[in-house]
Formats: sequence, structure tokens, C-alpha cells
Amino acid sequence: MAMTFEGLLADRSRWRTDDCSIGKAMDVIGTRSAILLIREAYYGTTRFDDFVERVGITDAVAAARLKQLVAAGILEKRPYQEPGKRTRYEYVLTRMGEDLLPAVLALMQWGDTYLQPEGGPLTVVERVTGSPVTIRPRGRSGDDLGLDDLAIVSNDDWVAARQAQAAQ
Amino acid sequence: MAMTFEGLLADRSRWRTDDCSIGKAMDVIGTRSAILLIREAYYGTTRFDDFVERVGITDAVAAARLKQLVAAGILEKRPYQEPGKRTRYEYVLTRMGEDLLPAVLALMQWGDTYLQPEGGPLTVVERVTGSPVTIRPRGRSGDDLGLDDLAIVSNDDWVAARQAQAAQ
DNA sequence: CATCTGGCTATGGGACCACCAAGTCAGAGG
DNA sequence: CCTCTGACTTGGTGGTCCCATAGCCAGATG
Repeated sequence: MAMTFEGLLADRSRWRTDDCSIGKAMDVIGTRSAILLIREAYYGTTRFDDFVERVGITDAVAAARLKQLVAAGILEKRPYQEPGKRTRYEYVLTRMGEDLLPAVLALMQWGDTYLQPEGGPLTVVERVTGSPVTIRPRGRSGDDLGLDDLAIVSNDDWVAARQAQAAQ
Repeated sequence: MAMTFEGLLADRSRWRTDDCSIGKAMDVIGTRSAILLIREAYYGTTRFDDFVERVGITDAVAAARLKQLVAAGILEKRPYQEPGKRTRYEYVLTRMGEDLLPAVLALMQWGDTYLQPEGGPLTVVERVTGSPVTIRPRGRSGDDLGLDDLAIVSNDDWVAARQAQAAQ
């Protein structure tokens, strides 16, 4: 019921992950409002008022969080103008923001399963077929993988191993 | 660059997701310490001291967060006894906790890509083949899906559609 | 010009998070 | 018994998150 460690990592007492990517990710999107704003962006929302209205947070929080997400590179501020109105800005996802989709969807899937009595209000499906979407770790073979199927390698080891392989 | 909505959901101004699973999930695991403790559990850690030591948080925070994770059903407290020592408790993942793996891994993958100058210290690989693990939304066909390939249906609609299909 | 509106910014307050430091408490070893 | 240790618990401070209310400001409308 756990991952295994390879190479130098095997002795668990000799290393610690201070610069863990999960921790860094949580520093950027670790608040409720940040994730909900990103969810709204996936739903196609781009304008300030719509974010405030649909996420259900105050404008002050929305302004602060949107600014922070732009600074982090997850959203981009882009000018637009409706006829007869002044120039305003809308917030659109960058590539970096789009690439958070797996994490957000995985969280939603888990919440649907374990935190909702009736399986959650919304379901994500494949647009063309209408069949439900799943999100799981997967190896090269395409099989779903569980905890016991996974191993951790230090990045240095891994890069070195690939280079050795390529050199053959 | 966004999901599409089907059925009654198409008119975006007529509904709001107050009981969103993502929000509920964030209420349970929305802190840095909670996610890092779960990560450690995936790495095989079960004991209090090891959690404190390896996550790099204070014992006070670890105690509070572990208690909360047990209450949420993500970890389970289980007695153990080493010879010559008194009974102690260890913390092991429940099924609910294991099922968070996709979310945590997706977050790690994203962090490795965008928040680490050199691609992150650790890499998750398939144990038997050593090939890297990916995690993406996937349809029934097995293809990776992007934002534009996804659609949202209301759960009621979806259940009704399935029933109608089954009745044919 | 004066007004109105959409999109912020500022201020204050309550809750929570994390840190550090100190205290408690059960039982094994002496 | 006394001490020591592992596993917490308690207390205090600083920072962040969110809410609520109020203010500001650019420009289209009157």
C-alpha cells in the first residue's frame, strides 16, 4: 500500500523533500477561491463580474485572487471593448492554467465519490460520445496504475539512466 | 478553450454550483500540511515522528492535521506495539485516501512542469517498466482529452439519459 | 459638467493556519 | 518510585483567507 523507492532513495531516513512540487503548487493554488476561479475559467467564464457571481465570493477576494493568478501565469489579462463601452479586461487561461485541468478534475472526481451523498451535481463527459471521463495515473502501456505499481526515482538518477540507455 | 454545457445547463446565467465537489474537497484537504501528509503516506510513512520529520512541520500542526484527516476518513488510526514498548498508533491510508492519488499526482506533475526550474527533484515511474507515469483525463476510447473535448451534464440529466438508453 | 456604472481598492474584523515553546501523560527501564 | 521518551496538547504570536462595507475612478450617458 505504498510506492517503492529506487536507487539512493531507498534509505528513507537519508533524504527529505524540501523543494517538493506539491508544496510549491499549494502555495500558488492552495486556496478555495483560487481553485474555484480556475474551475470557472474552465467553464468558459472570463469577466470579473461573472467570476464574482458564479463562484460566490466577494469582489474584493476575486480581485485579489485574480491578480495573484495572473502574476503566477495561470491567467492572462486581455483587453476587450464592447460597443459604446470603455475598454475592460478579461481573464483567460494560459497554457499553464489549462494544464491544471487534470488536478482540478481529479479533485472533482474524488469529491463526487466521497463527499457528495448523491454523486455530485455535475458530470464531466466526453463531448463527442457522451461517455464519462476518468482520470488516473497511467503507464506507457496505457494501464491504470495503483499505489503499489508506482516507484519514485530521484531525478538525477533518472536522467543518468536515460543517458546511459541512449548511449548504448 | 472551454468546456461545453449540455441540456438545461447551456444557459449559464440560470444556475450556480454552490455544492461543487471541488469546494468540498478543498474544505477537507485545502491546507498545505494536509496534502503533504497524504503525500508522505503514499511514500509509506505511518508514524507520528516520521510524519513530523519528513514533512517538515511542527508536531502541533501534525497532530491537528492527522486528527482531522482521520475524522475525514482519509487516514485510519491503528494500534501497533513494538517489543518492549507500549502500544502506539500508526496512521494508514483508507481506500478514500488512496483514491486521492490521481489528484496529488496531477498536482505534482503540474508543479514539476511549471514551478521547478529543473523539472522537480523526484519522478514517478511505473515500477515494473521504469517508464514515466502520466495522468490526464481520458474518455472511454482511451484517448487523452483536452478542455475542448469535454462537456458538462447535470447529474439528473445524465442519469435520466442512461435510464432512457437502458430502457430501449 | 453631473451622474451613473463596472471594475476594482481600502479598511476592519473573525476564523484559520503555522510557528515556537512549554506542559502533560502512559508506561518501560533503572 | 523516579526518570525518560514518544506522542501528543496547550498557549501565544504572526500571517493569510474570507467577509462586509465603503470609497475611488474612467468614461459613456444625460
